[in-house]
Amino acid sequence: MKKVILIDGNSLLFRAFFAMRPMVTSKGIHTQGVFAFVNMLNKIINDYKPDYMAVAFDMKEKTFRHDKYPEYKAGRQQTPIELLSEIPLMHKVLEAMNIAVLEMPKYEADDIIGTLSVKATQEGFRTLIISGDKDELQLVDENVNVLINKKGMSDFDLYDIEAMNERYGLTPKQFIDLKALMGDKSDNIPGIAGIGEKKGIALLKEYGDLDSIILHADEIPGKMGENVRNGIDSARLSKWLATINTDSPVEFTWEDLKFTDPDIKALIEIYTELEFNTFIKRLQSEIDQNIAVPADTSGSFDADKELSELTFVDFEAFLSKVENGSKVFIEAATDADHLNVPEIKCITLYSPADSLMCIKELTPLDTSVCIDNLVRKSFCLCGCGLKRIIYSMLSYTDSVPVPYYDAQIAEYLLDPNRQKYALDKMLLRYNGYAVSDDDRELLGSDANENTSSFDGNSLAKRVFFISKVMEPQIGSIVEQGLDALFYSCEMPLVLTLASMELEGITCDPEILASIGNELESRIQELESRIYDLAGKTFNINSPKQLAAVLFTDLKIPYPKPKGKTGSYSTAADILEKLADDYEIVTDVLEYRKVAKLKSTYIDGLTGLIGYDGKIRPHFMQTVAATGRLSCTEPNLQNIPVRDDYGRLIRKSFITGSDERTFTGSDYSQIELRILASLSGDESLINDFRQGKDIHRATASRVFDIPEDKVTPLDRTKAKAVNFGVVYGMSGFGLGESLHISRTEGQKYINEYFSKHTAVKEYLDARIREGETNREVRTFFGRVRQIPEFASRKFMDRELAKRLAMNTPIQGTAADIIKIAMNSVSKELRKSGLESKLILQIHDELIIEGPDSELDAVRELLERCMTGAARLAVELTCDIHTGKTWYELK
DNA sequence: GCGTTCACG
DNA sequence: ACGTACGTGAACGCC
Repeated sequence: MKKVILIDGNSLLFRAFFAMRPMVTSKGIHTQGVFAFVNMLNKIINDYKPDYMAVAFDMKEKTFRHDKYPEYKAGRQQTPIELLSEIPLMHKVLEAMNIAVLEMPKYEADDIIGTLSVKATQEGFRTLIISGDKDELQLVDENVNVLINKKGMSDFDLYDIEAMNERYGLTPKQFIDLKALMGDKSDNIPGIAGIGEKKGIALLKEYGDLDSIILHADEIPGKMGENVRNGIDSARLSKWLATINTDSPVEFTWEDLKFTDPDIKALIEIYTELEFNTFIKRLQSEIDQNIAVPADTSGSFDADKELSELTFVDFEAFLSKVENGSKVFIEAATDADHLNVPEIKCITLYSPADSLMCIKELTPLDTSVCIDNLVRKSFCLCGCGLKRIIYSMLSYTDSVPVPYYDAQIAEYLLDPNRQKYALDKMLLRYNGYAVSDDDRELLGSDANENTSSFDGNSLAKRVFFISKVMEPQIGSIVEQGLDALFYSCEMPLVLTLASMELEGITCDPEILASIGNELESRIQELESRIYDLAGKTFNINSPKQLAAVLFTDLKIPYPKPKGKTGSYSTAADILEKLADDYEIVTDVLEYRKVAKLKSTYIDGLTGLIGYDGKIRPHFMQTVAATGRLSCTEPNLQNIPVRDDYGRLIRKSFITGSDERTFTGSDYSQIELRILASLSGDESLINDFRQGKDIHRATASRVFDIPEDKVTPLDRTKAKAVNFGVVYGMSGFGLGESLHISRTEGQKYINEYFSKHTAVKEYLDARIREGETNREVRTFFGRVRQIPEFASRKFMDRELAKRLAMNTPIQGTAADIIKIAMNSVSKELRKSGLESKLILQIHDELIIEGPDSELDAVRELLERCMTGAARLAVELTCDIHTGKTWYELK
């Protein structure tokens, strides 16, 4: 649905002017209103991405309201001349931004906005009105929302029908009547004497609208009734004055209002005049970013022409004409959903070197033969989202061609913060090629899942475009020093992950069900207890309803000052403070735990058991900005373990037969070992080299007590501090996690850094690196951009610092375990073992295989994991075996 | 679709 | 003056 933004220019400029401290240029031009307005505009445009946009202004002339009521807006305080002088400047800026400015003699900005909002609704658009005052609230309906800025320009309240009902208990139409009753001092609308907001709302709630109040004026008792009866005429006039005209003769076309890119030259010119250097800088960096995209479209190409000139050949001809070991671009129509046996319906191959394209429709019978031929030719596969294709191939045959280049993964390495890695964006960035609307669906989606609906020609188009991206993109990979990581770690990982996914893990639905039944009866018990204690039934899963019961109905004192949203949190850490004193809170906490286990783990997992009793999660390689993997459908990286009861879920994950066993191995303190190594901190390095319990040793140093005198509490505190170091802790954060004051937390931090100066220096260096380069890197060179360093907001910059401290550590750990996974997977294959890597949980690998291979697997796993990197501190791991996942502890 | 809550490392 | 420790995914309520 198209989105329209309509802005009340005068009221917003007014707000902006007074929200800011005075700003004057060297030539004496006052600019703070324009400055704050532009700031807000940028934010709004960024957040809402409008299709159409206009700013309406009042004119100086008297309006049609003055004609009937000359006192309209009389007695207003004079607008400061400095503010008035900013209006033409604002017009100029808007013009340069290519944003439509609307004004109309005799009418106010409100009327223009009202009229446009009605027309927008007729077109089927959604409208957002932005204003500095509440006058426009009467325009709210299902398709029209109003945003009103509060003090400071950056804060807004969004009003829709519900919000108005919540705030005032009124409909938008009743809002007009409210003004008719209470008047408006600033507009000199009289209203009814003696009736303000409270009484006005009360009357409207009782009678519905102004007409009805007037009709029943005689029934209203007391002084108020008298006031109403005396004020009828005034109320009618006030209503007329307060009603925004939604049918004013404003001339415009939607074409005029289309939101487009600014006129950069004009904008820089006016910003220069206004001395808005920060805006100029930002504009320039935006331009730079867009121009990193080759500006000359000579690198661009005529896709239709080139495609039509390709030679389309059959599979046999393709095999015979393309040399062994060539780079071959591949796409495939697959239905790999991980619940069923995947089927490859069509494969397209493209060899740019030979200008040969091959579309091969596959029957189940010849698929294996086809794959075998690709392997025989030793083709290096190039594509975008190869994991899905490799996974499907592996379901036909053990031996698959080698993934060599994947555009999606290359793009992720170059810019790991993105939400989506689609071809259209890459084509624009590397080839200056804008995809046509017809190709948007084919090229604009994140090619991860089910592609079974794509026909051969669509697939052909995709491989063609992928081939166009490869060269310039690999250029960037090399330029960024990411080629080693790409070719030696991430690309081999594609096969490793595909093989893990296909192997999957057996999950016994009967074990799940029996735990589920137990949980279900406990849920019932807790539910009725909670309803009894509350004195009513409600949805315990609704934080809103729960908060109402606890803090409003039962009047339990809220243990924490309410946040700025003004709403009560019912999060566990809040409720835990109350659990000792209120039985119901204890029950709610248990209910939450049990309900979570049931819905997420019992029900969730049951539904994802495949045709053969196995669960096959998807390991996502391009999601986490630090370089970690993520896991979905289901997420087997967050199966309960900390809680003894929740841990029982792991009993349902079993090996494929009685003669098979799981082997699990987890790195011991990998992040702290990385921190010790990268910072070179001698005390930490020595602790690890001496095989000490790192939290105990830290406690001993930080609290200055002998190691054998460290109490469990001391150790817990030191452990929290160690976590904190890795996260880029604050006094507040540490305090929160240890339930101590933030000053107390800060004391620990100071003490820690005074004893670990190398760590302090290392972390400070990461912050400086981030500030200078706007990016940080892991030990293996993986990069993460941190744009938050450039933010004007304090909070964002603080976040940027924490990211700069944490990412190199978390990311290096991610690099290391990926390297280990590849070597584990490769060595298992090479040594002819049947055992397979099946899971990765960030610092832990799990293998399943025949009992007979246990010794070999243990040796191999330990060797590959500890040998994945050579750091100042060696890596160690703990290995466990068991017949269920539960036993791997 | 977004926020809240809670499961994991 | 403000809001706070890093990285994820799933379920649910609510719009």
